[in-house]
Amino acid sequence: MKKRIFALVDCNNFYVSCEKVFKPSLEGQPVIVLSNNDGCIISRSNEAKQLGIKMAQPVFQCKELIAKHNIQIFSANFVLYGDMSQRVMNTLRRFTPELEIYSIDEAFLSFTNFIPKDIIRNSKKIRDVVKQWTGIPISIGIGPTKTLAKVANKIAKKHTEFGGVFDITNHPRKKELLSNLDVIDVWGIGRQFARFLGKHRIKNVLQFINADEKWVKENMTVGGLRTLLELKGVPCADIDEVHDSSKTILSSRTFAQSIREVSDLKEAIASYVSIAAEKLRAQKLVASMIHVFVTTNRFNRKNYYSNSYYLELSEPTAYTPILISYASRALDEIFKKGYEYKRAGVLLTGLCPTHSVQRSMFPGMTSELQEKKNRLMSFIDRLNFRWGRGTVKSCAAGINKVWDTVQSQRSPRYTTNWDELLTVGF
DNA sequence: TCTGGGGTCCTAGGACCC
DNA sequence: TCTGGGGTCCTAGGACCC
Repeated sequence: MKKRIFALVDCNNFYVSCEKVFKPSLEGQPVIVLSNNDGCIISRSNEAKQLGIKMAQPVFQCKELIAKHNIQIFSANFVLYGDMSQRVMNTLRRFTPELEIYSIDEAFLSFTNFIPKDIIRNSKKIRDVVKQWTGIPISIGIGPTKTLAKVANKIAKKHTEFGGVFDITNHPRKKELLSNLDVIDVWGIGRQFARFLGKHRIKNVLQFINADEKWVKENMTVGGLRTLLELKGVPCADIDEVHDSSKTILSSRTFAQSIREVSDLKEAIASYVSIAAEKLRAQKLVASMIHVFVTTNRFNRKNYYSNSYYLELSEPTAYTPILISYASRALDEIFKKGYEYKRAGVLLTGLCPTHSVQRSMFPGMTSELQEKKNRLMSFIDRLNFRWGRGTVKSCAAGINKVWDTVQSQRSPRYTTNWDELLTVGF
């Protein structure tokens, strides 16, 4: 692998920042964004963080704090965030073609063509342009490996004196900064490993870097070793420009209210199948297996039930009605009466490109009929894209939807829905 | 009362085969 | 009654990520 300089661009408090773009009066205020069903806090403004609100914390646990400090609340608006994300990524792409979109709010960039001393200057330029064009503030961490770029990004966020851009390569304060960073802040070290390391008196990143490689591999497998090597400056991963197509597609929800009836569960499952199948077709894939799972409230171990079942399709497909019928059969296998179901989902696996599908020995339909079904699906997908998900849907997905999620505080879809454009008064 | 959703990778262990 | 060993494939589950 040729020597590279990696940069990790991360949008600050991304979902909250998206809301702020369209409501500048939120600046300086504590703001939070909630997950589906307004259950957990999934994004916080700096002001909200300072009040002690934790990531993924259930909202009901901070009701008092919210009231006391008049914290502004938004239900998640993923259509808006997805669109804003694309704008940020498109802006970044203007600076380098070597870009890996890592998540909705993060991207790795490679700076092979930059002169080292210009890197900080150029990074600050990127930061300014993204802010100016999209309204989203970002931080940039730079290092000789992806893991170190991630670490540098943490430091850029933590130490405001660096102005949102930090290059850890040969930095005079490197050791000091690493010894002040907890191992849990390293990409690849989660709660379990951090606890394990803590038991062995390894608490900060510098201590981990000095750990024995063999011991790390034995106890944290190859992933842990890779993390260690990357922290030492040995690149183990390169920029992944072409995103592989999905290996699995999941659609699942927690219900606003628990449900008892198999008919309601079937509606919910049919609706999740529709969502998953749409994603499948968008990637020009077909699925060969469908998994269905149901569970009661996971926080209530009394009368708890959780189960899953999967079926192999007679022929890989992305055709919603067929997938719904399989899912319905799978549900029949695991549904038990007398439980309060709180969550269900559908997982599509064995994915392969549509064009590579081998026809089964006894094809259930002629290719002409197949073509008709394909056209129907792509027509429905276009309608739903244009007018919003659920405009056209299978009857099986239900009308009443007692199981539907709740989003009481969603902001308008400013950028993707004509009826919800931002209006400006003069 | 109230606790998200969508992914990937790795490993252990069972099934199966020769 | 005795009852191998090695390879591969698959799945479930646990770790991680955002």
